[in-house]
Amino acid sequence: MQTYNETRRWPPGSPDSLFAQVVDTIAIAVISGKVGEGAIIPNEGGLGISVSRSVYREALKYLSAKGLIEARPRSGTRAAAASHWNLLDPDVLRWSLAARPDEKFIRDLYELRSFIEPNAARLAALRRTDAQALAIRKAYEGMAAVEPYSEFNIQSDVLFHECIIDASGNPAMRCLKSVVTTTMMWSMQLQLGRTREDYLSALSDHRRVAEAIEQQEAERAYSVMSALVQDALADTLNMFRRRRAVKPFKEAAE
Amino acid sequence: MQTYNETRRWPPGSPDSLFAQVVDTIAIAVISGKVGEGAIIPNEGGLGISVSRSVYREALKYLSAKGLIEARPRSGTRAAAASHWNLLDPDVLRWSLAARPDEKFIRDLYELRSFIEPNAARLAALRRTDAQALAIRKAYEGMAAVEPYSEFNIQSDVLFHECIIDASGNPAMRCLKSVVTTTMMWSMQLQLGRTREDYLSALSDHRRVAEAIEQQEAERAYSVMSALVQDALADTLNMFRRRRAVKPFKEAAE
DNA sequence: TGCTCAAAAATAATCAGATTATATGATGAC
DNA sequence: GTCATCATATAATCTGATTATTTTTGAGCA
Repeated sequence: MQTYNETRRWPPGSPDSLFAQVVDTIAIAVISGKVGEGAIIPNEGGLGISVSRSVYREALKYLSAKGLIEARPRSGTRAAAASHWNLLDPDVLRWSLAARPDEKFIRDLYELRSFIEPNAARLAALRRTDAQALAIRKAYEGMAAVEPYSEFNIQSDVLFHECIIDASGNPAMRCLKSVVTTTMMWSMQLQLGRTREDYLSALSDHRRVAEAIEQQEAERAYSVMSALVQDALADTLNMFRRRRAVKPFKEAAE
Repeated sequence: MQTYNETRRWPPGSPDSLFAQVVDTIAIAVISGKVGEGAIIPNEGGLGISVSRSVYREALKYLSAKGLIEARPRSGTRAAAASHWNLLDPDVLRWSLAARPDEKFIRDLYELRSFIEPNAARLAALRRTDAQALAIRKAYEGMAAVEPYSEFNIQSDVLFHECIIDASGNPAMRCLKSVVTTTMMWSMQLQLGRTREDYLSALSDHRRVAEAIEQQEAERAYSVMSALVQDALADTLNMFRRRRAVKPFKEAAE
């Protein structure tokens, strides 16, 4: 299963508790559209797993906290409208990409990143501490030192972007790290076939962003990061289309 | 109590169910810092209200979904680090402003708005439907037609900003509406003393944004909205400082 | 015929008492 | 001193019941 470093943080250590299973099952059912807006969530036992009411109710509360469902007496617990979903929540993001990884959604997330990350880079250049600049440089060097798309390379890439957002000094912005992380993880699954030239170009962009932040050149950090995100989107869409062309049965399996 | 139009959407209609009380109590305790990071959430009955374990556990699950707490066997359920809080969640936003409305946080939220809303306005100008343009215009006319800072005026103002984000055509961005709405509601509580000139200037900005979107002038929509958010922040910070100067006992009460 | 109000029913909310699973800290062996 | 084993505290899970709320339904009245 996808090795999300931090994302999957279920109540106890057990990543597959009954609670987690119920939450995942209902969440996917709602987000995939199998349980349409306003449709009643089947009562206990309605879905495959049979669990106690406690677990089931706690799962529903967990999901209502993320805006996926709404409970009303006499009427039942129903799937909420998509506009109520908290798409920026790490869990919802994960479920969304698992349930329906359509191109429009990927594009929307990258669009959001293109508004956030360049600004984060600019603020990081203005406000960074020396320790934060060092962390960004270390992350860059980490991804440059190893084979492209190796596990450590990807981890370092994600860390690079996270460090920049942290260095922006805006805690509210940190909550958008999940958007960056999730889209990156998802893109990485596709970009394994990217040309070496594209990779080296992207790597160079990373270096230039790190340098701009180090030297506190705010506008350069902004523009290079802007280009970096744009390129990442373009690459991902290319890979998305190529994959669709190569594996059309992926849709047919649905 | 604050009349959040949509925000407070507790499970059933009852806005003060036992569940809601427990959730609010613990959330405020965690966010205000009364229960510091890593501190154990008092077991059932530990806090004022005494409820059944079911309600208590469901409340904990609800809070864990928003990143405020983390449960670990043998160790207990503890308050999570602030970096884990999902600050963009409407509930967390509400609790944050209720627990510690410090200037830095307000500034951070406005900073985020300054990255989002101008871009949303630009996209709205590019992608809007006629119906969406009309909705934006109607919202503007609504706020222009009535007394400044009357209830309908404020509602229309909020609606204006929400419509623009909707018209951006990016569902992921819609989740940031809560940031806009919450900061606006909070600012409104302070800006009742703003000068008429400032208000008319802001109103004029709203009109220009609406016109730019109507006429599909993307860059003008961007720049005017940018100025609008900047002015709103400046006004809010002014009022914030003035209020602190006038009512220093507000801090002393803490 | 149309409206108002009250009773009923369905469902969520709440309660109380258990057992099981898990991770942590202590104990002991090597 | 390091490792494995066990005890224990706590969360996770289960069960069966009562209470509260809201929608529906229908009865009564104009």
